[in-house]
Amino acid sequence: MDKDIFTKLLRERGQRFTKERFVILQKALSYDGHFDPETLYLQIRKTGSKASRASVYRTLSVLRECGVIQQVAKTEHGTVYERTYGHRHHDHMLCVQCGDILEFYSEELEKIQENICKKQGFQGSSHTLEIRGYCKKCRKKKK
Amino acid sequence: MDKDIFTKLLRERGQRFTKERFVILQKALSYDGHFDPETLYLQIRKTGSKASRASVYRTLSVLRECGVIQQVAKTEHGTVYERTYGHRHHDHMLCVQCGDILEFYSEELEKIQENICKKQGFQGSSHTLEIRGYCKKCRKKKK
DNA sequence: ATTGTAATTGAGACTCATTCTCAATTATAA
DNA sequence: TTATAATTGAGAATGAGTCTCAATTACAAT
Ligand SMILES: [Mn+2]
Ligand SMILES: [Mn+2]
Ligand SMILES: [Zn+2]
Ligand SMILES: [Zn+2]
Repeated sequence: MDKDIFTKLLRERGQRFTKERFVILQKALSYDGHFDPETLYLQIRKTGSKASRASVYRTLSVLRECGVIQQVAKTEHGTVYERTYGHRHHDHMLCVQCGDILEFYSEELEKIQENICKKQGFQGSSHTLEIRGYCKKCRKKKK
Repeated sequence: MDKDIFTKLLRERGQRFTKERFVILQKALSYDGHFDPETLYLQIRKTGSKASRASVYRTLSVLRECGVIQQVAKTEHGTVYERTYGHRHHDHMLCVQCGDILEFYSEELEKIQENICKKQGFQGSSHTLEIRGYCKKCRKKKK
């Protein structure tokens, strides 16, 4: 996503383009998988660019409201995000022990949801399925 | 759920029956809908019984591990629980137009989720499925 | 019933993600 | 260039949840 599109997005919200916001946008879109605000913040610092923690949190909220990224989960270790654009749909398993997040996709699951919607006259446009429990590693540790 | 069943549950975990734990159990089961730890804590205090915040958090964890209650969501205002015991599990459809929430249940959907977990070696203990879209009424209005 | 002891409790200190404050800075339109 | 409203950042504040540890209590063994 380039500067102009981003500027336009902000304009529509009555907000200004700033280098801090742009740096945060670029970093957020650089992740193929999941990321959290603190990691993003530290990586921005490491690369010499600068943006405060406050700006990171503020900008991630903006990006979420614009649909550029989405919240994947709120774990005991913080909020996890992922980019929305260019990412095919999938659902999540969340380990309540270590906070690990696994992704999965099931065509069957999607189809059944469509049928359920049809039956109830509901026009579904998106969904979130989060399965919570213990991942393989943490199951072993428990024993 | 009565004292004896609860005592047995705790026994199996090598834990003792205490009045604090029982008070917390009873309060947790008294909610038909959602509740959060702080509310539960304050209501226990108000009714003259006593149990500390620490015990509330500790006991809610125990109850969740026993499957008596489950985490519904982690929100910006904290963790939301609902009773499982004596309540049938269900999922939700949320109308983004009017905010209406429809409940549904699909045995098929549950089974498939179990299979997916098994395949990945994940021990699922609960899940949240929220389908967002337009309800029957709002679909008509749109036309 | 008494006793030994390991489990439990509670007050409050602590953690840590996130939000808030506000003076200094900056983007933007006039 | 200037006026000014938006934005920023350092650090303080908030708040949910966890941890500590001395005092208490459940309960099994006697
Ligand atoms: Mn994902
Ligand atoms: Mn439910
Ligand atoms: Zn795990
Ligand atoms: Zn509706």
